[in-house]
Amino acid sequence: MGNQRLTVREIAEIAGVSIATVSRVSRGIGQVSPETRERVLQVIEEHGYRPSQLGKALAERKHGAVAMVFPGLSGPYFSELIQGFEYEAMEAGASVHIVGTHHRAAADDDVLAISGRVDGIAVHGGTIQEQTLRRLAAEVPVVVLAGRPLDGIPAVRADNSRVAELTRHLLLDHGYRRLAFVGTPDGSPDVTERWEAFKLGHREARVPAPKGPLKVGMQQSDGVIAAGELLSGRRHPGAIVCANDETALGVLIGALGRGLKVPEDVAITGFDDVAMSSLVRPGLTTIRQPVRELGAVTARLLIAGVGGPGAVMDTVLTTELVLRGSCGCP
Amino acid sequence: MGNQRLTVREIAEIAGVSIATVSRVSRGIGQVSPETRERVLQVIEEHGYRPSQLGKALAERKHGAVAMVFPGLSGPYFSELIQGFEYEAMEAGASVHIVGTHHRAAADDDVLAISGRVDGIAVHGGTIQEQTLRRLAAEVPVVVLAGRPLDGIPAVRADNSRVAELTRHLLLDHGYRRLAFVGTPDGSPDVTERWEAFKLGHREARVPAPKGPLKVGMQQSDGVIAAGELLSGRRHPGAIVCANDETALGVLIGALGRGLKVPEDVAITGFDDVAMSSLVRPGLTTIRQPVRELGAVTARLLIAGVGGPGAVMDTVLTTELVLRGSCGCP
DNA sequence: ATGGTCGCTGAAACCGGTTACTGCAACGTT
DNA sequence: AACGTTGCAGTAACCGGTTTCAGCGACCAT
Repeated sequence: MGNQRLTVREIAEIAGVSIATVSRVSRGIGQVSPETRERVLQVIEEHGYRPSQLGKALAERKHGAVAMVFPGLSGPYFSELIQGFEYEAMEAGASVHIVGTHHRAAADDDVLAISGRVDGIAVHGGTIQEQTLRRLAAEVPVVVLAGRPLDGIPAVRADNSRVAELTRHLLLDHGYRRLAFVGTPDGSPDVTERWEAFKLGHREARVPAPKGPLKVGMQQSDGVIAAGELLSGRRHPGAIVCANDETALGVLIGALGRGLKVPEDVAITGFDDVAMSSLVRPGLTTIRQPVRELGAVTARLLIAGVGGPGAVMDTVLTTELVLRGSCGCP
Repeated sequence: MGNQRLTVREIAEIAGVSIATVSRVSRGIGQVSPETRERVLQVIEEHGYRPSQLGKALAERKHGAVAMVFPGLSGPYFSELIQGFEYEAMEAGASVHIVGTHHRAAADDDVLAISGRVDGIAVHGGTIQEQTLRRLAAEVPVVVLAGRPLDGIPAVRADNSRVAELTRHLLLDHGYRRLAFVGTPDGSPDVTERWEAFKLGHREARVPAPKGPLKVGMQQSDGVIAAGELLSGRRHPGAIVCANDETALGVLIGALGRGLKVPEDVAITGFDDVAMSSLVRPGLTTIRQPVRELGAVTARLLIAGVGGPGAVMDTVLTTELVLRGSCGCP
C-alpha cells in the first residue's frame, strides 16, 4: 500500500548511469546510445518507475494543472460545466482541481491558496469577491466563467440577452400580461444579465416591467417555494420567467401540484435547457445555452495561456430560444 | 496578469534576513525575535508573498491533495458524491483533483499519472481495470468508493442488500408478480449487488426471479428507453425495480407518457433517493443512501491515511427503504 | 574571569526532477 | 601526426520551499 516510489537517483544507481541519462531516457529526448537506452528502460520497467510530477513541475516551472472555482455542485448546470472543463483539460494533459466555495467564510483564502499549485484558474462569476479575484489574477492566469471581464481578466459567458427575446415572445406573441421574474440577481452576473434582459424585453414591447424579481435560490426546491409565493393568491402572474431551468421545474411542479394547468393558467419558462426540460409535460420553454462548451472553451483558453497581447478578452457563446409547451406554444 | 511570484530567497533578500527566517515567520513556527518577525511580516504583506505549494510539497514530501476518479459527472448521484468528498477534503486542508474517465481509452493512464501529485486517490467502483487499481495502490493510498475491498485496498460503500427488502415488499406486501430489474450489473459493483439482492428477495419470497436484468445505462434517458422496452407489449411487468432513481424517473416519465397509471398499471422503484424523487407525482419509492456522506467518509479515510495496521478495510453505510406512492403505498 | 545555557539567526543539505555545460573517446580531415 | 567534429554520458546548478545543525552574542552562575 503506497510504497515509496523510486527516484531518478535510485534508478540511475541501479542502471549504472547518471540521473541525466535516466531523465533523458524517460522523457525520450536528447542523445542516448541504443544500448544504454535499452538498459535504462529495462530498469524503469522493472521497478515501475514513474517520475514524480512534483519534481517535474518544480523543474519545468509549470504545474500541468488547472483549477475551477464554483459555488457548489448542485444541479445539472454545474455538473455539465465541470464535465466540459474537466474533459477538455484532461485531453490537453492538464490535471484538474476543483474548489467549491459552499459559501464558506474561508473560501476566498482557499482559492488564493490553490493558486500556488495550478497554471490557471477558472472562476465562476459571483463566487468570490472582486478584490480576491484581482489578487488572484496578479499571481496566476484567471478566466471568469459566466461573468463579465474585469480589468485584464478575460471572461467566457453565454448570451443572456436572449431573455429579452423570450420576454417579447411571451408579451407579444402570446399576449401575457403581468410577468414575474424568479431569481436573485445579487451576486450572480448571469442572473443580473437575465433580469436586465427581462426588463429590456418589456421596454421593447412597451409593457411596464414588474418592480423587482422574486428573490429565491437556484435549485428546484427554491422553485417550489417560488410557486407557493406567486401562485397562492387569486391574482397570480400570467407567465413566470425563471432564471434557470431548475427553478422553472420547481415552479412547474408547484403549479401542477396545486391544480393549476400549464400553460392555460400560468406559463412557465426557464434558462439552460437541461435534460429534464424536454422530458416533463408540458415541455419547458427555455433558452438553451451550451453549458458543456462553456466549460470546454474556458479550459482551452486557460491552457492556451491568457493575458498575452491580442488575447481574447470576452468570449460570448450564442444561446437559442427553445419553444415547448410551457409557454403556450403547441 | 499572472506576474511571477516572489520566492523565499527574494523576500529574504529584501527583508535582509536568511531564507530560513522567512520560512519560520511565514509558517509561524520556530524561534524568531519579535522585531525580526515584524519586519519580515511587513515585507511579506507588502509584496503579497505566498509560499509556492510546489516547493512546500516537495520539501514536506506530501502534496496536500487528494483525487477522486469517477466515470463522469452525469446526474445528481455523482454531483452529491463529489460534493461530499470535496467539501470534506477542503475542510481538512487538502486540495481536490478530479478525474473523469468518460470511457476514454487513455483513462487508466491518466489515473496512474495523477498518482504522482496526490497523497491519496478515491476510485469509484468499476471505473478502471482491476490491474490498474493494483498498480495504483502500489504507489499511493487508494480507497474504493462504491465497490468491494480488493486485496489491501479498503472500500467505502452503501448497503445495497436492502434491495432484497424492497423486493420482498413488492412481492409480499403488494402482491406484484413478474418484477423486472432495470440496470447493467457488468462493470458496476453497485448494480451487481443490487441485482443480486433483487434475486435474493425473490428467493426469500419463494417467487421465481426473472432470468436477467434489462441492461441499460444509468441516466434518465436510459429509463425512458427501458420504459419503451418493457411497457410496449400487452403483458408488461407489474413492478419495475430500477438500479437507481434516475432510470426510475425515466421509466416513470415513459410510463406516464404512454398513458399508464402509476402504480395502478405498473409500480416503479428506484435507488438513491435523489431530490427529484420526492417531488414527482406519484412520489418515487426508493432506497435512500447517504451519497454525500459516502463521499465525505471516503475523504476522511483518505486523509487519515489508509493501509496502517488495524485500518478499516470495509465501511458500509446503512441505507433506508423510503416508501412513497410509486410502489402502491398510500 | 570562565564556562554553560539560552535565544536568535544563518549556512547548507535536502526533497525529485530538468538541463546547460563539460569531458572524453572515436572518428574524419588536412 | 595534429586538429576539429561528433556522439554520448556525467557533473553540477537550479526550481522553491523546509529543516538540521552550528555559530554567535547576551545572560547567569560559579
